Parts: sequence; C-alpha cells; structure tokens
Amino acid sequence: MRATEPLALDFFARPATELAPALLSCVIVHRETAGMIVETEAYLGLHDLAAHASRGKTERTRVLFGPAGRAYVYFIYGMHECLNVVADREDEPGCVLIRALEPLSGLDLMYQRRHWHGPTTGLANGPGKLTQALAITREQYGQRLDKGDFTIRAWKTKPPFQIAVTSRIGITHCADWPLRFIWAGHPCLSVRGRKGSVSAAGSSVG
DNA sequence: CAATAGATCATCT
DNA sequence: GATGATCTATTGC
Repeated sequence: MRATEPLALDFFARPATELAPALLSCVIVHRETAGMIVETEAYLGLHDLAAHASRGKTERTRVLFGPAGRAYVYFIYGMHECLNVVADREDEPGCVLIRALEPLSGLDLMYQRRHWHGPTTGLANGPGKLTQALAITREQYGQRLDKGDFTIRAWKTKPPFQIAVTSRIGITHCADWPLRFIWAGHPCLSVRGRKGSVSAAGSSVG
C-alpha cells in the first residue's frame, strides 16, 4: 500500500496528548498489511502512574526515553504484544498506544495471522489483535517508523466521524484521565471501549 | 446481552 | 512471588 509518503520523524516529536488525536486517520503499514488508526491512548511521563515510563528507565522502557517516532512494543498477560508510538523528545517518555485499526490492505494475510473468520471489523479492533494482524512483535522494538518496512502514513481522507475523548481502558491508576481518542461511532473500535462515558469533542453524532 | 474465569510469562519487587 | 495498557470461551439471565 502506497497511499502517501511515510510521516517524518518530526511529526511524532510533540507531547503525547497532541500526538494521540493526530494519529487518528493515519495508516500503519507493516509486512504487506495496512490499517487506519481509529483508537489511541496517550501515556504521559513520570506523573502518569498508568504509564510504564512512570517507574523510570529500565531495560523495557528505555526506548520511551529516546527520540520520537520509534515503536515501543511490549508483551503483556503472557500472551499479547501491544504497539505504542514514542512521542515527544529525548528524556520526555510520552507515548501513544494504538488500540484499534480499520483494516485497509492485505486482509487475507490478516485473517490468516489472526485465525479469524468473522467480520472485517473484528480483525484489528483491540491492542493485541492489531499487532497479531500486522505481525508486530517485540522484534520491532525500537524500530523507526519513518522509512523501511514499518511506517505510518497520512491518509487522504478522514472518516465520516467526529473525534471524541474518553477515559483509558484496562488500567487501574489514573483511570479517569481523558486520554483516549476515538472516531466516535466507528465500527472498528475495541469492543470493551464502546460503553462508558463519552465526552464528545464536538456536537453528538446521530 | 453481561459478567466472569482462565490462559500464560516478562518484568519488576 | 505478584502483577498486568488483553482476548476468548463459557456461564447465566
């Protein structure tokens, strides 16, 4: 898929709270598959106890403390890989968790990798599902996203939804902070995120 | 449809 | 040794 050129590294070099909504409607491309980002969450630095980086720099989190535009991939629950995009600048360990994609390209491959035979909307509608669909693992830890096999690109059109903000999913600390960004009403949102309070960024959509 | 249990292991204490 | 930025199957109405 060659919709547009990959985004340059400086696109990612801003606070996670700004990068997270900016990534909505961008496209992730990896290994013959691509999907549009429809759900993100911002994770901040030291003051955000839900963020891995709040515990300081360790072997796992070191890429968060480096420059923006790299992949932070981690393994969770003994089973799933999750993809984040490193934001901000060196020593400012903000990042953006990618929570859901609308599949665009390479759907056959996604179905194979996921062992799934339901609707297309269920292929990548969750943090663990999208990494499996796009074959993203810890092998991609620290990889640049501005060139090569693994890139993020702007998309020519925006989906016909409005951006909304909610609290983040699946965390225990700072659970009420409004740092989850979605295309409100998009059919590919992660299932567990569909309910809960939604404070619209504009007027409501019918 | 909603709630819950189980899977399963890297990371940090 | 406990926990966790999840997913799926199963149980119960």
